[in-house]
Amino acid sequence: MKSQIEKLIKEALKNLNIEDVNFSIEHPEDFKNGDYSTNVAMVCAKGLKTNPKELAEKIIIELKGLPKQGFGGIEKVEIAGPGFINFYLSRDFFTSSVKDILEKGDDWGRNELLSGKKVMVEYTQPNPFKPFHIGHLMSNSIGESISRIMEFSGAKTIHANYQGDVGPHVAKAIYGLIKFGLTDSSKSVAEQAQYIGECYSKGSNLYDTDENAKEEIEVINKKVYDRSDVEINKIYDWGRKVTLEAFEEIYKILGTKFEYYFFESEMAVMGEKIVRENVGKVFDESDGAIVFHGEKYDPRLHTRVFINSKGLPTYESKEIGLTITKFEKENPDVSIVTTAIEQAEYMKVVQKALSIMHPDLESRMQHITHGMMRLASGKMSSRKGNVITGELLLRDSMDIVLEKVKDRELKDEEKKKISEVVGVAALKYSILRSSLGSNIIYDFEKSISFEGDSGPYLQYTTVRANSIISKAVKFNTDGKKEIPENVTDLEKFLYQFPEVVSYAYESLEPHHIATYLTLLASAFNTFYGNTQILAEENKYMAYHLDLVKSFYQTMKNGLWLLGIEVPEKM
RNA sequence: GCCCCUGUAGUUAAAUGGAUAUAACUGCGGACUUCUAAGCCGUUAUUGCAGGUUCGAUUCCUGCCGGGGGCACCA
Repeated sequence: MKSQIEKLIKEALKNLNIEDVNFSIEHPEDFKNGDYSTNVAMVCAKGLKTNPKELAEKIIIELKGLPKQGFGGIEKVEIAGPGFINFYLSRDFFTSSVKDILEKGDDWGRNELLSGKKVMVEYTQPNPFKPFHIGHLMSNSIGESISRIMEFSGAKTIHANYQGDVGPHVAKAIYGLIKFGLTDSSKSVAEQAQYIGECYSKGSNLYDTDENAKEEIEVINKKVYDRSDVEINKIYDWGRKVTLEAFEEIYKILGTKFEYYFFESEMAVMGEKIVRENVGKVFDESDGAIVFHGEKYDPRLHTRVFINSKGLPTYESKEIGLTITKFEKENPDVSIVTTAIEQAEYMKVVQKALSIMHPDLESRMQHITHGMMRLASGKMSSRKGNVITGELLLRDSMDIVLEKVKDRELKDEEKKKISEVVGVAALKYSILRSSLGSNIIYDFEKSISFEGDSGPYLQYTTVRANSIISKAVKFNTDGKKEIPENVTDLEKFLYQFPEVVSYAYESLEPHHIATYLTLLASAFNTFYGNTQILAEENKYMAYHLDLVKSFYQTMKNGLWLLGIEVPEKM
């Protein structure tokens, strides 16, 4: 409909001998101002030195004179405010859009913007031997949603995770494990992983405060790299396995599946090789290290070390190895990395170095950054041990849900499933409801909500709709097939879904989906509140049921884009 | 010091250069007791400050102020 209106306006402008201009067509916030609105008259009036309202009149006359294709769905056109032209859609348009939603089903809202393209999205990036904290939860929720939005836009998506299984953090954890003892292997994977995280934190503190510990940790670090010590290898292999298994349990609850797991230990070799081959061309030697002088290419960039003076590759080199590996293995059209903003400046430098070596990759690397989760008391740091782990947060969230359903007549198994699905939704929504730029000051009470503007609100509303649909089979809709004259706000939001999806893709901002679904759910609840759908006297029952079904479908598709599941009951 | 992000009701957020800045939470009040009350209805703004561009600025530009991040061998 939007493109039809656009086409009509362009034709009208042509007939009036007005040059093509950049005008917009949007949905007015208030439905009183129509379903679509354009600023074309105001934009043109400037150049023509005429009154925008008079120009709008002329455009409308021209629009009405044009061949009708497109005008089928438009009931009336009006001029309002400073010169907006507002389009009001007809009852028929909304009725047929409901039908359209039901026909498209799970494909409703899809677009072809990335048709035939392959996209790799890297996200989550927790490190073995360190806790999975809420920052990882944030990266996971955002990365998962972005990959689903791209998939819904026609792309083949590949999910990748990158995990730091070597480096000083590993040595610190192993030092802690040696000093404070290993944990009981009869405990759950999650408990063992938590213990390893605690040892990391203690080891890290000792590294900063105790010279002897520092020396020992550096020795361990070297041994981890060259695998020269049998005892350390044993602890390393066990710790790596346990922490990775614990991550896997979390991914399962979160609903994420990765096709690729990249590890720093594997990327270091190739990265180092590439860097060394390009010394003198791209990289320079400086104080015994190999560096890249970013500022030579862009004043906003800076110098970073790629191979340190001990000859070991830094994270920067590993990132080069990783990126090249991704393109060698899958050759994606776009390679996206999702991380917190603290990596933004660093990534620009690395991507610049890569672009010089591979100019063709420059436009295919994309870094999406999000704000950081912070505690009211300051920055979280797993080194300091003041982290909130992913498990803890998930468990707290699920416990709240369990408490809410405890008196329901449901099996324990069902209650557990609901608490998982709803608990995760509450968390994910709290992350995905706002734009990616700003930080989230974490406060469980304030951050995780189960009422109004929340994940559970969206789920609850969807479940309500589903409940009507399943009860409807007992009703006969013969003689109840009239179409109501009035159009509800619900219908006025429903048909907009595909536009919201493509906008979310273009801006790479999942919160547009979240905001839209909340508006939609609210419109449904209003409708639900003042309409008794399953009532013998409801002569609109058939249409109302289609409307409920199309709402359910839209919510299901939209929540999928956020990585949120819809429970059967709640 | 330089660079990047950010600043909106008491709080947490939304707003593709547009119309009366939109919600939720909290507080107070209300309806139904019939399809799930995690619901519905009602009730609060100097968009950090000062300029500029524009018919029109929360949005774009400049400067200042506050918060966060980055700036050589951590990741």
